[in-house]
Order: sequence, then C-alpha cells, then structure tokens
Amino acid sequence: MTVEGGANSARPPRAPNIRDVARAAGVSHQTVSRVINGHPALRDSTRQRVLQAMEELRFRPNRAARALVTSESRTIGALVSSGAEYGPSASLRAVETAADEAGYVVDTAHIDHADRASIESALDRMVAHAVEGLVILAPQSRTLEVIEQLSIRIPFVTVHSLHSEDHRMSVDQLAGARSATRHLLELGHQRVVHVPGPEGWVETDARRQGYREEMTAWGFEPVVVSAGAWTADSGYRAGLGLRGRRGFSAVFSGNDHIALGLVHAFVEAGLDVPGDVSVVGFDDVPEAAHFLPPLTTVRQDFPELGRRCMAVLLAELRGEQPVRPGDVEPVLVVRDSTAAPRATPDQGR
Amino acid sequence: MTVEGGANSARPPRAPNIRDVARAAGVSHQTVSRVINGHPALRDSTRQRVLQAMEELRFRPNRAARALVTSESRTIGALVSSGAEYGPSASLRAVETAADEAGYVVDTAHIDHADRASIESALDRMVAHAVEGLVILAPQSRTLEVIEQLSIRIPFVTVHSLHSEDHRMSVDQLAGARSATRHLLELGHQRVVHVPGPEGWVETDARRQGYREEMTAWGFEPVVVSAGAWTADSGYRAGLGLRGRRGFSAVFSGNDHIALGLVHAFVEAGLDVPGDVSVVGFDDVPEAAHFLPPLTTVRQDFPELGRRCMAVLLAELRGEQPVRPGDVEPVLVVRDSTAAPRATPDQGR
DNA sequence: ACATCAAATGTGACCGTTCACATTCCAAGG
DNA sequence: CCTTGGAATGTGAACGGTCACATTTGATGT
Repeated sequence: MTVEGGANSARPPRAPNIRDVARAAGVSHQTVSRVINGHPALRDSTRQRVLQAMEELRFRPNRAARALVTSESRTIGALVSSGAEYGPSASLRAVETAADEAGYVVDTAHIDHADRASIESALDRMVAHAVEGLVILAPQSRTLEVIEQLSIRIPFVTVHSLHSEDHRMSVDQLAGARSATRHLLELGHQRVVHVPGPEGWVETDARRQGYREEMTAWGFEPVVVSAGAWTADSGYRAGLGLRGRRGFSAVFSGNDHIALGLVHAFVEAGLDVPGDVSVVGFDDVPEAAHFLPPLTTVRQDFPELGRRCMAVLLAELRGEQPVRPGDVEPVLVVRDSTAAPRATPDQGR
Repeated sequence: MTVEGGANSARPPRAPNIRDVARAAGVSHQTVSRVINGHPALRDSTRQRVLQAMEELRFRPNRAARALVTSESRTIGALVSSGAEYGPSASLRAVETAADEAGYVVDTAHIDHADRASIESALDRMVAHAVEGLVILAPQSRTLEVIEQLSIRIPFVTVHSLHSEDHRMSVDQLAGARSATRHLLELGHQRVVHVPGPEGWVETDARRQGYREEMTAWGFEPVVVSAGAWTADSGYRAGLGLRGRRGFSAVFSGNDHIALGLVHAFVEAGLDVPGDVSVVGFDDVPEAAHFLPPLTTVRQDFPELGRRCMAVLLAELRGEQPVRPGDVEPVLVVRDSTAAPRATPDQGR
C-alpha cells in the first residue's frame, strides 16, 4: 500500500514549499504567496513564471501553515443527531454540497446521546480542528439547550432553535402539521388521533402543537398516542395498541416511517386503509409514493433547508449582511391513504 | 451573533499559547508540550502545575501548529457517492463513530458525478486538507476505476474494489444474491426475473452475477429487466413494464426500494404478492419489515462494514499489522413477500 | 563528600505560510 | 535630467507547536 514514486534514490521526501518555488522562478517567496492569493499588483510575466514553477514542482500550498498564521481553516463543522433519519441526512448532504462549492470542507460529528458531555466533547473536537462555523442538524430540544448553554463563540446555524431567534433556520413544522390535520378534518373525520415522534425532538413538539391547535380550532378533542421513535417498528407497535381501540377514523402520524408501521398494524388486523382508517404522514420520503396505499403526507424540502443553512452561515463568515430567508414552507401531498370516513357515526343522534 | 465575552476592555484577543501557559506555570514551553503529549519523564508536581495553568488560561492546543510541524492532521477523508442511498449513509455513520473513538475527525465529500474531474477535485480537496487516510464509500465502477488510475499516495480503503485485492472491504454480494435466488427456486419458482440496480455500480454487477450463477446452476434461464436507479420510483416503472408480460412468478430485486416500487406496480394491476408473484429485495432497510407484505430480503450489516473499514484504515495508519477481517456475510431474511408459486405451470405439460 | 548517571527540564531552531514594512522599478511631470 | 509616487517586488519577523540537543537536578554507590 501507499507505494511511493520512482526508483531513484536520495530524493528529499520533503514537499516543495513556496521558497522552493520562489527559487525556481527567480522571485521572492512573498511573490509566490501573492500569486497564490491572487494579489492584483503583479506583472503578468512574473505570475506566469511562478505558475509554471509551481506546476513543475507540483507545488501544493500547505494548509496547516496557512491556517496557523491566518487562523482560517476553510472548514465548517456539522453536528448531526446520530439516528439514520432521512431528513437530517438529506439536509447534511446539501450542506456539504454547498460548502464544497464555497471551498469549504465539512467535518461531521454524530452525537449519539443527547447528554451534555457527549455534545460538549463533539464541540471540543470541532473547535480543536478550528472549524470556522457550525451547522447543527440535531433537532432535539436537549441538544439545543445544551448548545445554548455552552455559548459557542463561533458563528453557527441550527435547524430549529428553541428560544433564540438568532441562528435559526427551519421548516414551518407547525403549519405543516396544521395542514395535515385540516386535510383530515375537511374530509369529514372527527376523531383524529396523533401519533407523534419521540419526545425531546423539536419537530415532535411543533407537529403535536400544530395538530392540537387545528383540532381545537375545529372544536374537536385532540388525542395523542406516543410512538417512541421515528421508526416503522415503533409505528407498528403504536398501531398494535391503537387497533384495540375504537372511536377514531384517522391518524396523523409523526413521520412517514411511523405511518408505514401504523398501516402495517392496521392492515394486519383486517382494517382497510383508507376505508376504515385514514393515515397521513410527514416528510414525504422518496418511498412514500409507493407505500401501499401510497401515503398522503407533508413534504419537506430538506435539501433546500441544508442549502439555506449554508447560505446563512457563509454570509456570516464572509461578514456580509446576515441573509435570513424565510422559513421553508412544507406542502401537503395528497395520495391514497386518506379518504372520507366510511360512515358518519357521530352525526345526528 | 458570536457575542464575545465581557465588558472589560483591552484584553488581547489572542488565544493563549504554550508559552503563555509555561510562563503561568513557571516552566519552559517544552515542558508544557511534554504535558500535552503525555511524556513519561515528568515530575508529578510539575505536571499538576502545568495542568492547572492550562485550566486557568483555558488553553487549547492549536492543531494547525502541531499539524504544521508533525504533518499529522488527525483527519480522515470520506468520499461518498452522492445519492441518498441507505447503505452508504449507514456505513458512513459507522465510519464516523469509529473515527471519532480513535480521535480522528472525518471530512466528507460527496461526489455527484462519477466523472474523473469531479472525483479528482474532491481528492484534491482532501489532500489539501492533509487527510491521513481515505475511506471510499462510492461503489460505482467508474469511481473506483478513476481512483485506481489516480494512484493515491495515502492509505485508503474502498468498499468494493474491482481488481486489486488491496484496500478492499465488502459484503459478499454474490453470495447474498445467490441465496436470495436460491430461496425462490427452492420455493418452486422456475421463472425468476431479476430487476437489477443502475448500471455502473459494483453491487449491481455482483448481484446480477450471483443471480445468473444460481439460475444456471439450477438449469433455468436468467432474465434481467433493468430498473435504472436504486429508487422505488424506478422500481415502479420497471414493474409497469413487467406486469404486461407473463411467464414469471417471482422477482429478485436489486434492492428493497426497487422492490417496493415493483410491489406497488403489481398490486395496482390486481396481482397478489406473494400469491401471483413473489418478490425478494436486498439490503433489509429498517422499513422492509413493515412493507405490505413484509419484504423477504437479504440483510447487509452496513454499520459493521463501516466499522471494519475504519479498523483496517486505522491499523494501517498506526503502522500495525494490516488487519483483514473476512467479508461481512449477508443473511437472507424470509418474510411474507415470497411463497410457493400458485400453480406449477411448466410442470408436466 | 564526591563522582556518576539517569531523570527532569530548558534552549533554540524549524515547519510553511502570511503580515507589516522596506526597497526597487519605472513612467509621468516639472 | 531630476524629482515624484504608485506599482511591483523583497525582507524579516511572526504564528504555535515539536524536535534535537544541552543543561540542571537529585538519588545512588563508593
């Protein structure tokens, strides 16, 4: 492995530096530095000469040396919640692409436990690696609290901040949840239950809140049955509990995967979706259109979210006007998992 | 944003360095360095004094400075194919966790296009950031070819290499594909078609190859109908084409998402799965158990793959014996999407 | 009491850049 | 022809660590 080059001996293993280039080009090291940094006051002939020397020597500027003196690392850190959730992953990818285009590289750290120590250690590592900014894709309330306590001294953006309006960037979860709930109510459902995501997540709270608001606005009683995780497994377990009960004709699920598990549990019990019970999800993962039945859900544009995060962060790093584009709006996608309730039990009587 | 500390003025904004600590502790800077690096020949009292000074000054060693002189960056690079595929993402997360435990941080670069230029530029960026090693999670033949041509001078591991046996780490795709196919054949299916993933992926080739081998071993004709991508969408489209045809009773799908799309297309056309056609997937994504019907598939342990990648790479970075743990074995998970064929059409006459 | 030697600590150079400032070049103006 | 001043280039000192080597310290054997 790692086979080094040729057969000739006694080649100094040291990589060429700007002084080597300078010597080869017959200029001073500072001139080489200027070429690297695109200084305007440079005779074109000199620039060419230097560029050629760089080419010949296969010169690569040493980033560590530059970082040492300028304390610019061209690195940004990303803190991501460690689950395999679709949303954060998709956003992260967009963050990286955007960073890349701006000449930054992204150091990623997954935080398993939302305990203070592990977050702190992740941040420490980021700081030690001199990240210039931070993107935090860990929408757990606990995480965000810790982060606020820690009072980070470098620019950062979090997706979904709790209290502070600064640093924030998010999808309007509440509006999404309300429109999902409204969709069910408009279809004529009256007993709509909500199966939220795990406790401690910002989205869980926002979506539950949106559900509650819409239900009470229509004069109906909100009913919440917890799932425990964002997974299909936990949706299935929640469905198992739910299918014993009567008295509901629709479920608004915390996300698409939970919805998948719910549908599984319902269908297994002989219930028809959407005949007996309507289900609506959240996220619109790429598979949702092919669930059986194809899932009605709320689409979030995760990549766009990631891009905007980076836009905000980059603007700040460059000292530009702090861009603050509005929230990304989620949109309801109606498919086949929702329909009007079969009977209208509570009517009349 | 980024509010700096107190109200007192005239505080030098420079972070404390090793000499500041030395002065505060009444020792030489070299002694401080020794404390940082855990040098054994140090009086305990001195060490304590230094540690305390570091604490008081909130000293953080400057990694760029250290990197400059030692050329150790404690960074490894990850090159990932840019799709939102479940497998690479899951492995990547494991890679990061493992790296983290070893005190490394991971720079990730997603490569959108498998063209030489974009791969080269990603590698350049990694090299410029002085990564000590590279993990390549981009199982596209094209990517791997380019990488082999480029003859990287730093240690690296790729998941699924083509030719060279070095640097390799993978799941035995071929065995997995064979066992999936065998499962269908053992159920009594004779006309099994394969819907592979997109061309150009190492897995696509290996799985198709495994399918072919098993089919011919049993004396049956392999039939391959392309999907185009790893997505449910493209599986659905393939299913649309497929459901016109007759003469098959089972499908071995390139992955779980394609399988989901296939099932969607079949069920939509009034076919029963597994009554009329059995479907088996590949990957065992966490949702597969809750597809309708729950999907028979081949489980790959992506996190384990990631961990092993890092184990191999770290061993090499440390100059240890090159660990080479065997391939990760995939395992068939039988669920409800496969059953014996309803009739046995080709039998007798 | 003193030589001995390893353990403990100190000294100065160096890694490859950029920064602040000094110097040289060269065309235009008097 | 000489000044003038901006453009082009050069000089030496940081930056914050580690390395190689020098020096001091303190316990040990005689």
